[in-house]
Amino acid sequence: MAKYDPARVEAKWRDRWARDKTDQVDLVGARRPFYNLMMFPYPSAEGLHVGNLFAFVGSDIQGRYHRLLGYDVFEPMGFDAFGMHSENFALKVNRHPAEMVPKNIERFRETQLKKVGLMLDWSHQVDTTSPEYYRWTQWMFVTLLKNGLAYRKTGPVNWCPSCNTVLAAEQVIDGECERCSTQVTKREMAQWYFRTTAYAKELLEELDTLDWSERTKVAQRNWIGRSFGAEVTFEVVGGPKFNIFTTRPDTLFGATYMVFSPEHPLLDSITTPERVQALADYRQQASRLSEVDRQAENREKTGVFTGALAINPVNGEKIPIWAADYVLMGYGTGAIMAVPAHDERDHAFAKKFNLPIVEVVDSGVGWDCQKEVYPGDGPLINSGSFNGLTAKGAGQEAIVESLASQGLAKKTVNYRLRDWCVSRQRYWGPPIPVIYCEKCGPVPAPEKDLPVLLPTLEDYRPDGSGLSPLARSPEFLRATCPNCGGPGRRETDVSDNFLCSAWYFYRYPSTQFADRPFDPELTKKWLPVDLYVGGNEHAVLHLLYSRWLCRALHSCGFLDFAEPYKKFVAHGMIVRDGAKMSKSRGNIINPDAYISEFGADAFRMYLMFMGAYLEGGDFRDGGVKAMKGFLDRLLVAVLPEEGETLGQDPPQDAETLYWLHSVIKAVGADIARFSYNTAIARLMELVNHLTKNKIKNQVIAEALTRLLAPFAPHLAEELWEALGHRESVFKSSWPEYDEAATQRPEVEYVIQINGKVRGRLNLAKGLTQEELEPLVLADPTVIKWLAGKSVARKIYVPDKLFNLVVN
RNA sequence: GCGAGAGUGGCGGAAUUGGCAGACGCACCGGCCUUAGGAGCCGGCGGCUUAGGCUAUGGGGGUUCAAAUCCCCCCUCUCGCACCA
Repeated sequence: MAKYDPARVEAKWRDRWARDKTDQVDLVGARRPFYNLMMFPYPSAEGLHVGNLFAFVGSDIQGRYHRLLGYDVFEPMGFDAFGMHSENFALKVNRHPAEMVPKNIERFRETQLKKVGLMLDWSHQVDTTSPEYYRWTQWMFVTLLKNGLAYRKTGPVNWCPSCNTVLAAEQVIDGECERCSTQVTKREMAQWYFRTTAYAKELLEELDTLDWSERTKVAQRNWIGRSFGAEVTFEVVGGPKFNIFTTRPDTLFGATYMVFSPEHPLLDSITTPERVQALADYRQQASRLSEVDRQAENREKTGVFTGALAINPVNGEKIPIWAADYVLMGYGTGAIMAVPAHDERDHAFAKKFNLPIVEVVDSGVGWDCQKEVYPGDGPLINSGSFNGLTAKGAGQEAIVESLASQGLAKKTVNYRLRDWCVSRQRYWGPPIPVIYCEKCGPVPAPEKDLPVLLPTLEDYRPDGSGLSPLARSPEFLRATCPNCGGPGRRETDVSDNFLCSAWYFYRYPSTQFADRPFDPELTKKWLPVDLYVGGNEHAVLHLLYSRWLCRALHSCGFLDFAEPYKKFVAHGMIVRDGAKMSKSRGNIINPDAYISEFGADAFRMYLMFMGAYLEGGDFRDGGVKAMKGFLDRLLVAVLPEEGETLGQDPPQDAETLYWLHSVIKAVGADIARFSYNTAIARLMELVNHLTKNKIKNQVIAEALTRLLAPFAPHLAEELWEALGHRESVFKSSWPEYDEAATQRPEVEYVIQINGKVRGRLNLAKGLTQEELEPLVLADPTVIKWLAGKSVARKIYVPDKLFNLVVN
């Protein structure tokens, strides 16, 4: 067997694994459970993307490695098949998603996923579009609603005119739809929301305790966005009191005007009659702007005076109230005090509308506040009795304390996070299980009536009316109120696809239970997830939503933990020849072609070798072939020739022992830190050493086979069998190493003169400075370099180097 | 603008703690074998060089016996947030 035929070998082991249920785990009887989760794909018609495979293989290596370490590894897979990705494609090819999705799932599983050699337990597959699954997605909604964590609200929402639906804040990227990159517009609509903000504090603070990729945590921190400050109460002259939020209460004496967001409800009652028309015009103008235009960089400030005045609580001054769209209704209280001397945006506004600018923080360098902003720190000036105190420090404390004693201020923390808008005016999703009754209002569908089945609509096209296509089905609409039995009407929106994916990992261990979303016992045993591997693009989408849902279910008493993933690892992105892959560039990698030509093992190994897993890699065309060449060499290096028998005794010579044990140690350590490229490099070094020195031995062959197994499972099985084993290599164990043997008996001591390498000495390990020094000084090159000089200092690093400092 | 990460040969990328820069691989060059090579095997491979060395990890300073690694300044790229008060 000089070379092997991957097609034959891989098919053989695929069948064997299926026959022997090698990839399944006894969920109930497992003693050392390890839940190895990878982000499930949506079954697109294009087929599995190489990016999916990169993610899966990197995760599978962990699963297989832990299996060899003796864990009972549960590695499930499913399909995130509801949502616009599936629906839009069905629309494009003019078919029905209910017809396309099962076919795509079948193809994903049978012709792609099963050929990659992933250790997946297909007896626990999840399909989010099956009624058995979305019944519980709807149960989540009902449960949240009953516990006050879901609510309906009318307000401005993000609308994607191309997808014809509203979007959550997280799904608007730079003012564009996350899915189709169309500019998002504002629309006033009644929608269902989940109270993500209820856990903003916990979601932020618990991040510190999580073993997650740092960049994922940073993205969540930015998104949740905490800022410290104070809420200060102002009063409209002859009108009501209102609160503003500021992070700079120390600059209160510098507030020369107030700004309300155009959507602020108080504007209606305080605007003076002669300004009403101007305000109405401005509001009209502001609402027409798209999200992109409104957020455009350095946009010219706009605004309108309301005619009303407010009283500054610290000095009693009457200052004008303006409405301007640079103040957002969704953040803080929707109203601010403007301090143009010390805030860039207020400064720009004040300059444009000729509003007074009063400096209250001494810059100390003669800053001209009429011309420029001074945002920094310093002693307070023009601030009455607070003069001289440090702004941001003592000044801030004193002003807030003083106002607080009169009930006019309190310290506040504000979050940028918004509640999650979950309504979608589309067809391909789980219907929101709510019935509207004229008498009782919105009533959750009774649990016994779940699932509210998604009807098969011939015409499921979204129409942009703001209503889901389900609204066009009279049979679906009709319902009776679960409360009073009177006539009712069904909610016709479906829920955001991210709700389906926010809980799928609770379902995997419990797919056999029809009467509960997840079994308490199995959940206790298997969750939280031990290791979750996925793409960082979900940092503030899926990962945030699922953390929130976990916390919500925890507080409702359904889970005894509040964080769903013990460890999350964000893998990198693959590019090809240094460029992003895209259909328009025509540089998409087709995994199937490589797998059928070189085998899944070679493809897996090349994907893992081409770069650091956590950073991503650059796919080069020749790489897979080269990796197949390595596997051929490995096979020759490991297996006996025709008629040859392998030595059964462990190798004796120190050099071979060193190679074997140091590679075992390094490969394990590398896998543990997701450094697959260096682990594979180690395997190559070992094979090179064996080939070069013509070393063949049963002990080495078995060790190398097991080290290879997480990366190239089919070939490892084939070798393991050829080495005389009947059971799967994955029922064996990870090879052990002897720490003493990982050190060479001889080491190379580097001799430096003034920090420059001038020689090397191969000598016994562990020499003391006294032992080494005469040998160093006797070295001919050293003698040459020391001629006519004197040694000022000697530095000895044990087993490594001897540095002579000479003048 | 704020935050995070990165910048190393022709290329992808290595380098647990400050201690031999360039592991491993690709490409390339030379040799062997061959009717042939898009096969296999062996060897070479940062740059300069007067062959002793010198120089080299984005640029410039610094700390140190010793810096890809630590500190300061600057440049470039990627990602996240961004009119968030």
